[in-house]
Amino acid sequence: MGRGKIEIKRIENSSNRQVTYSKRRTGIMKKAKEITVLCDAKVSLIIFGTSGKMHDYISPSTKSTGKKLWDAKHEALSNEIDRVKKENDSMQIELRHLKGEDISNLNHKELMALEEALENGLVGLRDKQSEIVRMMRKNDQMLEEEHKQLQYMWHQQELANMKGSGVGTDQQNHDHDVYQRVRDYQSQMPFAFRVQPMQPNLHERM
Amino acid sequence: MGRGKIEIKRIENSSNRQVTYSKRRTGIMKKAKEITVLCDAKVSLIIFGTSGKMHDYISPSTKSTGKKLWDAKHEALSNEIDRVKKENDSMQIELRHLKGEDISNLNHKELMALEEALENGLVGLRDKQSEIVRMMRKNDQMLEEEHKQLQYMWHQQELANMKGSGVGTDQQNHDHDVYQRVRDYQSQMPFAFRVQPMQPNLHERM
DNA sequence: AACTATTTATAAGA
DNA sequence: TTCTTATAAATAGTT
Repeated sequence: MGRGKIEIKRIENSSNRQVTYSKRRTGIMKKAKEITVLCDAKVSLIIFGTSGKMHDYISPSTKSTGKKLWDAKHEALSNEIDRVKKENDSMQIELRHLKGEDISNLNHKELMALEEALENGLVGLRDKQSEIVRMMRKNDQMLEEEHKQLQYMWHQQELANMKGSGVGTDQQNHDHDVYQRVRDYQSQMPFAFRVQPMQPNLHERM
Repeated sequence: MGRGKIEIKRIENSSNRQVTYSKRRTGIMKKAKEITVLCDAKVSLIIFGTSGKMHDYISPSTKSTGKKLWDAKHEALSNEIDRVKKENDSMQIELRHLKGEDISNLNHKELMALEEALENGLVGLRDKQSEIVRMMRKNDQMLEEEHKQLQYMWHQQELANMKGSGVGTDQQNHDHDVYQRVRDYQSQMPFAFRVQPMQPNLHERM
């Protein structure tokens, strides 16, 4: 469609080729836009010329599906990788420092900060450890208390058994009686002294 | 380009729209192929009609760069992000632990390991610090030694000045003589005792 | 970058 | 859908 008909084959003259490229690219872009408007179509069009420069048209409704988005996503992903890697590196350095490695090149200020961090860490750790010890001790005390209660209950039961006959006291009823008595005993005690598990799974956490 | 001019806006008649879509799609595809041949361009064209059916044209040279490769790249990037992020997370956790944070959920074994790490860190740090102190002390000693030397040289010079006349002893020559003498003195000392900076920039690093 | 003669695409009709 | 055809649009070669 021009002054003369052309064969569809590579245009050897480079500047002619460049001109034709530019014209036809514009034409295709225009057509792509038109078909999206006229026909509700979704279009994703990307053209690379010989120069390597990219031109594209992505119809609005395609933006979320299209290649362009992939491209953007790629870039975003790359950026994120870079960011995370940097973060990674600095954390790695910090970790190594905290572990006492690679500290030869630190200056005085940095060494002081490091020392403080380590000491804080140890303080936190010691706190935690002594808290655990405290809890264990409390737990022990309570277990001991419970043990005493049970011993007492048991003793009472023994006495009762010696006096009473065998009627109606099979093993199950016996057990039931003992546990019931423990509960009764406990319910009479002030709340603060009742046996309660302090921490649901203290032992697992040790 | 047809029997009549049309406005570029959505074709409301659905079958007209369908017909136009089909014709124009063919047209765009043709143009896309032509520009790749005529101008050595790389084209990636994807069109979705209202029916949801997809049509595409990917120029031969783009095929290897095309969708599949992008897909692969995408996956590779995603995987790397996942990997790096995981690394990141675990380092972050480790860091927080070393700083004494979030240690409530650690079990006994983990706490022990943490304690060891912190103590190792402190040991390394103390070593470094005492090494620095040692170096400073050494440096001090050497400076003191040098100071004494200079005092001695100076004293000698003073004596010489008192005896000698003013002839040929302007200030510059005087200075030159003193420094020369210090160098002579030093060159006679065993190497190990010469004044040398122990570490190029010890003070900067403090 | 404009122009314009021609080719090409396509809207409407069959 | 496909073919036809009048006309709009694109563009090859030119300035």
